[in-house]
Amino acid sequence: MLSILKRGAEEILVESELEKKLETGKSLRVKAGFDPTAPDLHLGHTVLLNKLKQFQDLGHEAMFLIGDFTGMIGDPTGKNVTRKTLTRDEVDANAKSYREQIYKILDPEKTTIMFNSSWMNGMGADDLIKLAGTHTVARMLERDDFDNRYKSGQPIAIHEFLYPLIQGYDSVAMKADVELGGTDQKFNLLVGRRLQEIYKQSPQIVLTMPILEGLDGVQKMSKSLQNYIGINEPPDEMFGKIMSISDELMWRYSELLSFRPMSEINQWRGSCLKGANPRDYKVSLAQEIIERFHSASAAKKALENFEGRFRHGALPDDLVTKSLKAIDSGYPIANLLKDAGLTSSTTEAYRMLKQGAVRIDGERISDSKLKIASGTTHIYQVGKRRFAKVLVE
RNA sequence: GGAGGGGUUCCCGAGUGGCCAAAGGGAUCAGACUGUAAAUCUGACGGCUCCGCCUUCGGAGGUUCAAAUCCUCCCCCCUCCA
Repeated sequence: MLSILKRGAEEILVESELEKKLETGKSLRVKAGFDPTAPDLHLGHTVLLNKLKQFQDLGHEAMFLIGDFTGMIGDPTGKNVTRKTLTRDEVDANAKSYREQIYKILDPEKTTIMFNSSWMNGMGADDLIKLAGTHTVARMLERDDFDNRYKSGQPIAIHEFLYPLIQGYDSVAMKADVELGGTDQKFNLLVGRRLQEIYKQSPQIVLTMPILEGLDGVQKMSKSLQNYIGINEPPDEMFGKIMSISDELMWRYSELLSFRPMSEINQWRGSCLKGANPRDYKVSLAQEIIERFHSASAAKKALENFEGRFRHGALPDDLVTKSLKAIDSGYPIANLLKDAGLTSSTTEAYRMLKQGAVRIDGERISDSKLKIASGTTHIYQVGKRRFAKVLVE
């Protein structure tokens, strides 16, 4: 049982305490907090959700906390110090969107969604000052990113110090037995532990999960870095992106994202060492993930499309036709590429043409002066992944 | 409140009157090679009605034939002192 919970985990503080809590046989209250602003989940977020699910499957209570109050501060971990305050309506809309997404992994019956505004809004200034009094500035500066920012001359606003305190207080209010978080949350999670002690509760177990690397394999998966796989992305996109990750990264993804037992994954690994093509296992992983967020048939279809397109050079056949109105003597190719959304500017379109990245119906073209006659429909391609079927009216 | 340093194209970071759309690195994109992998090599990397033109260097004015570079005011950040 413990081995399932330990899978992929970076650190468990304190493991022996977790064992003890598990031995009581009671259903544990497991907390995982999320920002109210990012309702577009990607696979990086699911690392934590998967862990939450494991607890859930073992009969524990999953508490999904939406930090709508802390959202006003903005986690100092990020670059943006200032963050726009969300309205109640926006928070509700985001919560709804969360619900739709997380239930692809979590069991709705066994999940409680909470908002920290529900206790924070009722906290008076006196209580807040008392809370602030539990920690010193020196202690706050122990936190890596505060320390880095302080040393490198980056600004730190005072209210940012409140973030860890409030997040920690959430654990008190929720009476959490366990809190899950990314490794970058370790400090905040430990504050929760300490606060629970101060508020005379049994301190929560802190379980940190690694931050999933993005497609580049180096930086963390995040929307702003454009290296993510969103859980609402179309199957073909997901497939392509998973196939594009490095072999090294694939094992990490398998451990953190697959629900297959570790023994099976280790077996895969073994056979790759003996010469099997990692590509084939990558396909299996991609299939599993697409099944989870779409369906088995969608996964199969994505594989077929992929094989067709990249092994046999076929063009996608399921493109929606866009129509563009021709300007008298025909549509200049550069404008067409831009207007069809294949390039972000005509300048880029010219570049792509020059670099031999543009194909029409599979035929490479480089004439940047080309005009497309009206009344024709072609499939336009830029690079390996960008396609559009366009009718010029 | 005082003294000093700084805000440059997606990011870091050169550039201190013309040769600057702005060095170099990173990221990204494309081509080659492949397993649409990684690594590597090559090239591109503000925009447009694209062999020419237009708009950028915190903001607003000004000096000059000419400014990212000089002057004035403003905004923001950092360091030290109090």
